[in-house]
Amino acid sequence: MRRHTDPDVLLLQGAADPTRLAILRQLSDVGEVCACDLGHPDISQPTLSHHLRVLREAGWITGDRRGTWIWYSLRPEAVVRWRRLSGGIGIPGAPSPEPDRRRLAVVQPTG
Amino acid sequence: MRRHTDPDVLLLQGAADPTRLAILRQLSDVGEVCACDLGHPDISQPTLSHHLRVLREAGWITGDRRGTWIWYSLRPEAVVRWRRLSGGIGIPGAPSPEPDRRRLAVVQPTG
DNA sequence: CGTGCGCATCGATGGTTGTCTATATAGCCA
DNA sequence: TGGCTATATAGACAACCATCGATGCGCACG
Repeated sequence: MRRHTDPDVLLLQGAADPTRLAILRQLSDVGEVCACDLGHPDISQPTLSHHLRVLREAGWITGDRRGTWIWYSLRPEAVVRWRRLSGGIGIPGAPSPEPDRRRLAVVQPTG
Repeated sequence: MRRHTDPDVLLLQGAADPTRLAILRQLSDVGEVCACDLGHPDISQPTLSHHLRVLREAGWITGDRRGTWIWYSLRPEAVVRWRRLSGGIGIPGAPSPEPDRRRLAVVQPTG
């Protein structure tokens, strides 16, 4: 169990850090963020670069170099996997909203 | 950043391990599982107990002792937090399917 | 060219984690 | 009480991780 090659576990480990979770949330909000805007007074530049590498190797993000700066964004493939993974954990009585090939019809409560 | 008191990060760290993710998935499927049924030939009993403790301290699960055995189940508060957390990460254009108070009916595809 | 800036990489380091064996605790049964 | 089973705890150890300072690399602008 030492070598974690499971993509789901990799994804979770990528998000399981306060700095990286903040980065993911910022990317979710803005869509595309320059690495220069991800800086934080509490962490050094190499540390930020390290976290970006972890997120990249976990499949979470991609970086797009434009001249001097690098713009990071979430990978749609990772988001799809994330939705499926997160939807697979929950209370059995309350089915998860998994977007599969079936269609979902919304029914108002009876009372 | 060394002490992670953020409940979201705690939740993610709890799930970010292959053994623990398997436990969470089993609890999601079955609803309530005896610790004796969570055993796996690859891991020793103390290791399993350790993972259960991590999940408990992360808020994921609770254990209910019934005589000799202890039955574990997911905590609804953790699931609520998990849904909110996982729904907060994604592509801005594609809103997350957050389950509300309405009920969901599954409809088979027409073709 | 060279200088400056943004970002990545290297190497080191202290804290954290997953795992084990050994032992303790808790409940059942005779 | 004593033995048996299920689970937790203690202690130890190797692997891993987050962090930093120093350094390298790529790109823009003189």
